[in-house]
Amino acid sequence: MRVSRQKAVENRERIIDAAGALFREKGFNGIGVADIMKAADLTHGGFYGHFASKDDLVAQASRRAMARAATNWGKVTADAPRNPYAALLNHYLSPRHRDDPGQGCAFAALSGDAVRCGKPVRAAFASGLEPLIEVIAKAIPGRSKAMRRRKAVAAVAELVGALILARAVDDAALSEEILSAARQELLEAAER
Amino acid sequence: MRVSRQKAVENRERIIDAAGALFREKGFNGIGVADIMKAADLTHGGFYGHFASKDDLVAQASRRAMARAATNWGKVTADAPRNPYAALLNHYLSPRHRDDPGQGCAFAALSGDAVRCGKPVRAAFASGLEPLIEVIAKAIPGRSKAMRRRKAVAAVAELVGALILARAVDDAALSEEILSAARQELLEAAER
DNA sequence: ATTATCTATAGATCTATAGATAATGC
DNA sequence: ATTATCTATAGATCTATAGATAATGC
Repeated sequence: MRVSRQKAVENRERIIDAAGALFREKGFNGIGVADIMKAADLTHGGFYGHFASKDDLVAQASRRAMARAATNWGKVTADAPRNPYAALLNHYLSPRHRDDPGQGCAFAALSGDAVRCGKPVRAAFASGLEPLIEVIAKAIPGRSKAMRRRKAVAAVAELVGALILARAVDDAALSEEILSAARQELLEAAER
Repeated sequence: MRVSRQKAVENRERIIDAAGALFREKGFNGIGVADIMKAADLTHGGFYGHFASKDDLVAQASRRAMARAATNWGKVTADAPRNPYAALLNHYLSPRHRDDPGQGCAFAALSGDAVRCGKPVRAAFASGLEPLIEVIAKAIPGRSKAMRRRKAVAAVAELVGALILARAVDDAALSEEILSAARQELLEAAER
């Protein structure tokens, strides 16, 4: 049952989106090609018509998920012109975000896996990180451009680290403490 | 070729240590029982005499690697009584640490994997994190105990996040920038 | 005729177990 | 006799491919 050229493009997009969510939930090694294709309502053999390899899909799905994160950060800061940075911190370090990795930040969900990937995937992670740094550098107060950049880089590291640790620990009180400590410290550092 | 009771205990220790390094390098799903046993100079069938399952080993190897991290942090701060916090930052956020995950911090190497593990492993991660927070809380300046605790929790998140991101990106300049931005911001926040 | 998808499977892994082997420790 | 380890393998996965199928688009 062959489909039209346009439908095939749509199928390809659906595979990338399904993979984006499943990779974030289960990790690059935690989900197989067959299950990704099933989530996209296709059979597993059709996969290799769309992608050269699973690694190829890993890179493409990561790129898309990271681009979505940047768009999302831009929206959150634009929606709060009075205090864009505080809005971003509250959004990112929320229990809601912590509890929904499949739709959340690609860096918090996949950086640990990316470390063990080859050059193409890790190059995608470097490219994907820059826009996030730039969104914060624009939203954060600071005397010079260099200072805002430095604060932004450190802030991204703290945001991602706090979310990863808050997810890793099986202790509701400690998990909440990690989120709120990072929130408060980042706000104070910005006002410095 | 059976070995003595004492030798068997030594073998068990060697499995846990080999697993600790290999898990940190390749992730919980990136290395199999057979290869871990080979690294410990044993055959793979003998594994289940020592451990109930691979998950059992994951929990035990994680616990040991986390305890080593706490001991290590304690040593680094004790060796620099004049500026223990700065010593810890320089040690943790060094290129040397970034480039050797197998012997480095278990949280930076494995928290991303721990998120997808069951209760026992995630409970181990919560227990393992507390000592690191306490080492920093002792080393960091701060008016009240509560403030030092809050700063310490946020600092651990930033340390772990910065190391994970510095490892994930395939861009030497960006990787170095992440380490030094986190180093500088954490030092300034401590002096606040 | 081309091509997107499907069915079926090869070949490589991985966890876990069963049964054999041989040295320890009663 | 007990038990730590080894050999061998069952059973389940996983990536990737080969060949068949059927609808599109020239």
